[in-house]
This record gives sequence, C-alpha cells and structure tokens, in this order.
Amino acid sequence: MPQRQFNALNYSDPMLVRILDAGEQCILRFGIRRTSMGEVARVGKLSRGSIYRYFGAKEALVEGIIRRQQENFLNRTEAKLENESNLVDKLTLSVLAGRKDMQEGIFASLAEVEPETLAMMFLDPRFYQRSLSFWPRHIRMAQESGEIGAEMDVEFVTDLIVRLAVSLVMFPKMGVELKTRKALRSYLQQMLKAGPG
Amino acid sequence: MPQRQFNALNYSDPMLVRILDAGEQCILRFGIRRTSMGEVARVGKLSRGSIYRYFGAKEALVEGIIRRQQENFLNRTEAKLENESNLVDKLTLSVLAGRKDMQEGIFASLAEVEPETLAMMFLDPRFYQRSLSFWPRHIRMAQESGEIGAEMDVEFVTDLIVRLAVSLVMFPKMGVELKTRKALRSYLQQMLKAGPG
DNA sequence: AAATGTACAAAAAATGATTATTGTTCAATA
DNA sequence: TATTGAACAATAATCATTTTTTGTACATTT
Repeated sequence: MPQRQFNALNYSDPMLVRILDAGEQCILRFGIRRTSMGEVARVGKLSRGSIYRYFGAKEALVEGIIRRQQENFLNRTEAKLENESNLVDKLTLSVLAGRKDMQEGIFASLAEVEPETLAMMFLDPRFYQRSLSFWPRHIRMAQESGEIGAEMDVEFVTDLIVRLAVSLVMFPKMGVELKTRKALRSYLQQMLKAGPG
Repeated sequence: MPQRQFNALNYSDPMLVRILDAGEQCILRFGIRRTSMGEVARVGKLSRGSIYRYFGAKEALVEGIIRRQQENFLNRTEAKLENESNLVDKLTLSVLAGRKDMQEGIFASLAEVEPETLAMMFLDPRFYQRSLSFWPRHIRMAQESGEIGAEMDVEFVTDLIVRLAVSLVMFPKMGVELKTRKALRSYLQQMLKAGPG
C-alpha cells in the first residue's frame, strides 16, 4: 500500500522548497516578527520577487512553513502508526510524538522568542482541523477489529479524539498527571474502553 | 443544603472588594497593559499603598481579578446546575455558560484589546485547574443515579470532562459543528453513553 | 517562461530622548 | 493599626523621528 500523504503544496518544486527551507531557517533563528522577506531571500539565495511569486505575502509564507511542518508531522506519524495494531497505542504514540514536536524545531523556537504569536496560533481551530483527515481511517480499522463499537459515528469519534489529543499534547497534566507513556496509555485505554469501546 | 462556594479570597473585606472592582473596571475599559496601579487607585478612591498591601504586585492584582471572575462563574454555574438532574444536561449547560462568559465582560474586552495576553492565559493549565474541584460531586451523583458506571475512577472522569469542556468552550467547531444547544447536548450524550456510561 | 533586480509609495519597525509607572520605604494621618 | 501620601531608583511606556520592510510594477536576465 502506498504511504498516505497529507500534502497541500507541491513539494517536488525545488524553488518552493528552497523558499520554505530558507524561511524556516530564519524563523528558527529569529522568530517570525524579526525575519524579513529580504533575509529569507538572502538565506535561500534567491530574489525577493520569487518569494512573492510563490507566496503573495509574508503571512502566506509563514502559513506555508507552518503547514509543511504540520504535514510533515502527520506523514511521519502516519508511517509510525503502521507498526501499531490498535487505536489505543496509535493515540498514545501520536500524543507523545506531538509533544516531542512541540519541544524541538520551529515550535520550541517560537515558544522562546515570541510565545504570544505561538499562543495565538494554538487558539486558531484551523491549526488543528488539518489533522481531522488523519483519524477516520484508523477509527474504521478499530471498528473492524472490534476495538470500538461499529455503531459509533466516525465523525463523532474523530472530533472527540482530536479534541482529546490536542488537549493531551498541550496539557500533560490537567487533573491527572499524564506525563509518562504508561499513564497516558492507561488514560486513553480507559477512555476508549469505557467510551466508544 | 448551603450553596457550595469556590472562593479563594475573603470577599467580605470591603477594602479588597473595592480594589478588585476598581481593577476590573480599568481592565474592562483599557485592558491590562494600559491600566496602571495609579489609575486603579483613582477609580477605587484609595491609595496606591493600600493596593500594594493587598496585592504585592500588579501581576497579583490581575490574577486576583481573573480569579474572582472565574470563581464567580463557578458559583453562578453551580447554582444553575441545581435545576438539572443529569450529567449530560449539566455539562451542556456549563459549556454554554462558559461560552457566554467569554463573549461578555472582561474576557470579551481583553479579546478585543489584547488578544495575545488572553491567548497566553488560555494556555496556562492553572487557568483550568481551578475548575477541577467543580465536577467530582456531580460525577458521583451521576454514578449513584446509574447515568454513568459506578466503577469509573472519579479523578479520570473529572480530567476527561474538564479537557472536553475546555475544548468545547474554546472551539465550538473542531470536526463536528457544536454551536447549538441541541448539537452540543447530543454530542455530550453520545460521549457519556458510549464512554463512561 | 521563470527568475532576477531595481524602483517606488505605504506601512511597519528600530531608535533614542522623554515621560510615566512600578515597587519599596517611611513618616503622617484617621 | 490600617490607610494614606510623598519620595525614590529602577523599569517600562510613550512619542516623534529615522530607518527598514512590505507589497507591487516592470524592465532585464537566464
């Protein structure tokens, strides 16, 4: 089976990739506010005009960079999930992968240099809605294997899972401390068994 | 039965209330950044020294104001819940009340004038952890009535409920659109019935 | 065709001098 | 004894000015 891909842009275009790479480097080093289109052009060794041809505005470039980051995360995670046989382990793995991604690369960098910008991003539902298409396939698999009830509405379970996953990535502790893999797995187990199980 | 109260500070102290009221007025009008301790003193008709006696710093005053707002919300909501007989309706009511509270008063004002500050507040787990003590009693009641399984761990259900409630207040639509009372109730119903039911 | 580089007005950000605020202390006041 | 109000250094906000950046256009280059 071919690897499922979550790609909005055409990443085989080398020009596009050069722009995104350069932009990402700049954001990593200086944050969003302090990176200028001129600096991105210099780092990527291309013209400012080209950047504007691909992304009409700085805002669009930033969105493209974040989007690629997210898609990259989804693709890497999807690959990892192939090794997991049940939904509980898939969820556990995804939440842990999500937390790891926040602690390194562009998000960690932004958290240090402009936390308010990052906070604003995290409160935008569109940021999470990209991951909605990720789950239905795995939910159906879990229904087929009998892990969760076949009568459950996939749209409902997807919504529930995304809300919970987001919450668990952002807040390792709300009421219960869910910092270890074991505690997290047990929590998700309980949720699915008691819940849609 | 006496009304349960969620009060950290002694709101019968008129000096304290005058400070909090004045501070709240200022934040409502100008936001946090643009309210000075001097302005709060002027509005409350008291001395700056007194404010510093009650709250050692501006940050503590702001926290006190937000805290009172939250406690007030919990107390009002707790009162409303007395009319509801089951957990689904209690949850539905709470989420709707939470959304309403965000759309008026201090939060709506902050959302307009300094959204980044508000975003930062919303990403602080302490902001939500205050509401953890709210739910265990209602969960136990639901267990006694048979609405949810008696074998469920109250700590777990509390955590799950708070995570979901927060998510539903912040994001009326994630995968499924949950803007109407009906849709929301049906969603929570499904969650509890399939879940801890 | 696609990418470059220059020019340009409008918008935004850096700069530095000036003013306001913070948080502390303490003597005076009620 | 709680509150006030004034003094104070350190910090932060404001403001007018200068500089940079943005976004667009277009002629030139590859």
